[in-house]
Amino acid sequence: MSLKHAILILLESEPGSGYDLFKRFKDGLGYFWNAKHQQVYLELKKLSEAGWLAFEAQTQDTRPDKKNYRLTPAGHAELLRWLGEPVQPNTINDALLVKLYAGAHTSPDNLREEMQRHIAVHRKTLDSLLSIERDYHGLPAEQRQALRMPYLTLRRGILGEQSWLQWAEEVEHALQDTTPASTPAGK
Amino acid sequence: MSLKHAILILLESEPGSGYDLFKRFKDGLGYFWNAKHQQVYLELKKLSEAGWLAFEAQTQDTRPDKKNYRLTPAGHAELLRWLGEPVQPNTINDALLVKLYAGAHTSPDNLREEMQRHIAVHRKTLDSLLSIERDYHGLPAEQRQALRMPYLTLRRGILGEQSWLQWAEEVEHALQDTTPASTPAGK
DNA sequence: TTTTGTTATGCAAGTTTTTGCATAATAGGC
DNA sequence: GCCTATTATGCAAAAACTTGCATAACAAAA
Repeated sequence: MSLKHAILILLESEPGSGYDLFKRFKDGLGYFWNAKHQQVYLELKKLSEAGWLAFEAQTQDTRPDKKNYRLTPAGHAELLRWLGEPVQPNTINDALLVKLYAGAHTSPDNLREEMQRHIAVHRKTLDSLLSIERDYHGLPAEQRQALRMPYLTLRRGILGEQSWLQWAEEVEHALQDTTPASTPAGK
Repeated sequence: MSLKHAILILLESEPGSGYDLFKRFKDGLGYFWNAKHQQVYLELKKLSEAGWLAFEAQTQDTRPDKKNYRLTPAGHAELLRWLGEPVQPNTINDALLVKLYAGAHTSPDNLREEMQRHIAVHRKTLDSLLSIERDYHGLPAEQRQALRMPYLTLRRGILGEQSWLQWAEEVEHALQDTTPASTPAGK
């Protein structure tokens, strides 16, 4: 959908290769936009053909050659155009919730294990976001000002993960209640 | 991805037509799984061909004819199999955050308007989820027990929307700070 | 020294999802 | 009497995304 525009934005702030962009998706923007490397390369090709990007092949000695992409004026114009039109609200397709919805058809143990797996992932994500936030607060005011907007998206990630983990606790309590006699003696 | 399984689950709890399912996606499950009617019909066709669903054509006088789908034993088995295997964590692709990330390239007014649109949608969703929750709490204990698992997914929706709106307030404060001289005199 | 990881790019095939179009009957509001 | 909404289904084309495969060089760890 707007992988196109996510790429335009990333290249606007700093030119780079497909591999660069892919890493930026994995690290920085991964919590609000995901893309496989194949798709990034394909999209770069399409955007070049559309005239929104230009690239220079860059031969390297110790590393494989790469293509350095940057925005063309047309690409910049397209970015501004896109920023001016409304984006439609996000739709959620969450398989975990589908599974939980049908939870009555499987065992509480199975659900607990599933939740544990997801909790581990979300905790790790939250930790990494909080660490990025700490770094941000350590920056000089000038740089913080320049990163104000990306910081707001970081906040979305942090609040979102915290809320998710809070919910996970509710779920754990609810799943414990299903098997009250599972622990032998008890506190 | 698991539209297949979302459909199996919906039909497990109650058989119905494609149109029924589409409405259930829009109303009940809409906050964690979205599907267009075309995709639902297509998927029902595929699931029938795979032997997981069976249907009876049902002629109606006042309304167009419809097909009533229900799970086959093979469909039930597939559902149980799917419930036993881990689902992978959800990935987020959120165009609003992409836009906000690039917010420095557009006007605060534009961003504020965009946020207002999204806030209205999220508030409406939250209201409707809270109303469903009130209904749930009004049910007799027996029915609440039967709906325990779907209720957990409802909680996810509620906590998620509340967290989103909380974040939106942070964003509004941050956007106000960009144009401190925009209001003429004072408070 | 073999294996694993990182850098770097991409094609091909398949699946999933969206968008556009099409039909058809009835009910209700203006 | 006309317009709009609701019920009900679906095809076709395109766009978006995933999965599998392929290559290639170097660096570091086992």
